[in-house]
Amino acid sequence: MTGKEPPNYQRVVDDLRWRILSGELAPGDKLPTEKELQQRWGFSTTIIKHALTLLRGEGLIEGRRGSGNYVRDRTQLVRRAHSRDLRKRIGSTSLFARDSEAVGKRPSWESDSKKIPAAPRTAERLGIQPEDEVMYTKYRYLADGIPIQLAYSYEPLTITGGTPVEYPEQGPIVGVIARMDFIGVAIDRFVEEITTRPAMPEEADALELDRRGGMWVIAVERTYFAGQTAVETADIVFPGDRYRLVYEVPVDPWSPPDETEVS
Amino acid sequence: MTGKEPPNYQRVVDDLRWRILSGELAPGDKLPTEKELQQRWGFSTTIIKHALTLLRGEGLIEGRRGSGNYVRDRTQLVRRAHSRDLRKRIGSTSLFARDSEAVGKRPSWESDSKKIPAAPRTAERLGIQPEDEVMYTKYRYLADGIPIQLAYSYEPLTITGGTPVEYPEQGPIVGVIARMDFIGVAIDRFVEEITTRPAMPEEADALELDRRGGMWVIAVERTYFAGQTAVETADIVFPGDRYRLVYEVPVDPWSPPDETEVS
DNA sequence: TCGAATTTGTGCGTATGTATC
DNA sequence: GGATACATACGCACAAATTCG
Repeated sequence: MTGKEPPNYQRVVDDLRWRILSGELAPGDKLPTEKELQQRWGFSTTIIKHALTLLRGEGLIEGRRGSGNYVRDRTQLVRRAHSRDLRKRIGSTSLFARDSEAVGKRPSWESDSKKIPAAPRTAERLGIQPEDEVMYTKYRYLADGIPIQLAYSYEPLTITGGTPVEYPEQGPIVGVIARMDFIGVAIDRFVEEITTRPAMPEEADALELDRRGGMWVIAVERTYFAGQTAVETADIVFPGDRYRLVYEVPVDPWSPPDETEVS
Repeated sequence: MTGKEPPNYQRVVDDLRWRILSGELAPGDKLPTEKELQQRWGFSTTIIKHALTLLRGEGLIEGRRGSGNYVRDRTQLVRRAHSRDLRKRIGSTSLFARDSEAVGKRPSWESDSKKIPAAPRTAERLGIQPEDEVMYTKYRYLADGIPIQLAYSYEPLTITGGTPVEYPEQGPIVGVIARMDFIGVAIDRFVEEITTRPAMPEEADALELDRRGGMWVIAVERTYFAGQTAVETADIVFPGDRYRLVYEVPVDPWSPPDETEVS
């Protein structure tokens, strides 16, 4: 007894997926038209359309009405979050810019700052009281003009308020670490919390993702600390399959036995 | 001029998504039947079924044939990758076990080791020659009996071959760092490279995910280093929306200006 | 235990809208 | 403008699993 055979639409999905992943169908290539697929497999429009819907959901193809279905470009940007050299960039380019250029993309970004009262969840992350004022900055990053990253940053005004670096994008210095250094706040670590989920409608719009397929994003919650004090927290959103996040973490030389392990 | 209004199936998706995320429909709750949704909205079976397919793809609901559609449990496990105290757990529990217990889940796992020649990509990650022998270990982790993590580990036999820790799961010591310590190899850092993608069919089976919805996974490539030498590399796969990965990275005190920043 | 009703899963055919070529 | 191709939408039929009397 072999297991039950898969439904027909699944067979179409598996066949096309394999042809795409194997490279037989390269990014930019046009798939056979729906009519051709119907004839080749002998299935109804329903089956073929359903299969193509699923492939869109997997991010492997995109449909262009009036034209055809095409294999999507799945080139990935790499984002590196190291401890090494993290402070070396005062007055220099951002990580986003460097990583974009590393893959031959032209980086650019938009930003907008304003003062708002902290939402409960934000206050919790920053260790402040709800309604305490924070500097809220909204970023959208683009590579070759294509939106590729969103970020929403929150900084307690108890730290930066009234200083030259109060507005992240208006002062003489770029980057959280450098700006905090400038006002005598020494950042010594950051924590990033990562998960993946379907894009919310607004995110799909901002990242110009296909709203139909339910594309997934990587969501990062980052918090910078100076000692026990949180000095900035941000929500960062990436198109899931267009990014690789790299972390390099040192392992301490030795200390008395207890418990912990990366499994 | 307001923008064009969304298609009908999208309106159904947006409505149900909102009701689920707001908590009006809680995990385990049964959605209205397809027939009820048809009558409530006045749409055809096609629209309602398509909308429910998309919600399945977003991981928000699961369909049970003969029964109904139900709101999925989206409780997340948290996996912490610190530098601090990483070596303190000699002879103790794994991170997976600790994190499982932290959310009240009973941890267990299966593993299987054998010696194989390194594939080109594996060899590259380990800095060895293709076809050099490596110890290959396949893990499946479960929380309360539910598969929740897969891992495929590779260790060069030039390092562990012939030692008491050659077979990861048979020696007296558990955990890569402790085992390497035991044979005098001092791990001083690890690198993790993260991305997200649809589950491959085999992964969906091993993790018991719904094959129909195209569920997404988080894929991590981890490599442990002792100095410049890679001593282990592993591919780790998590059900995407069931996990949060946490990284704490120290920031060096100071060094001469150059370039780098976490954007 | 059995059968009938219910509910989702798979599948067929068709029609119309809209963008592209 | 006409032909082509995908997007949205309607209605129907049957299979398969569950539920319940």
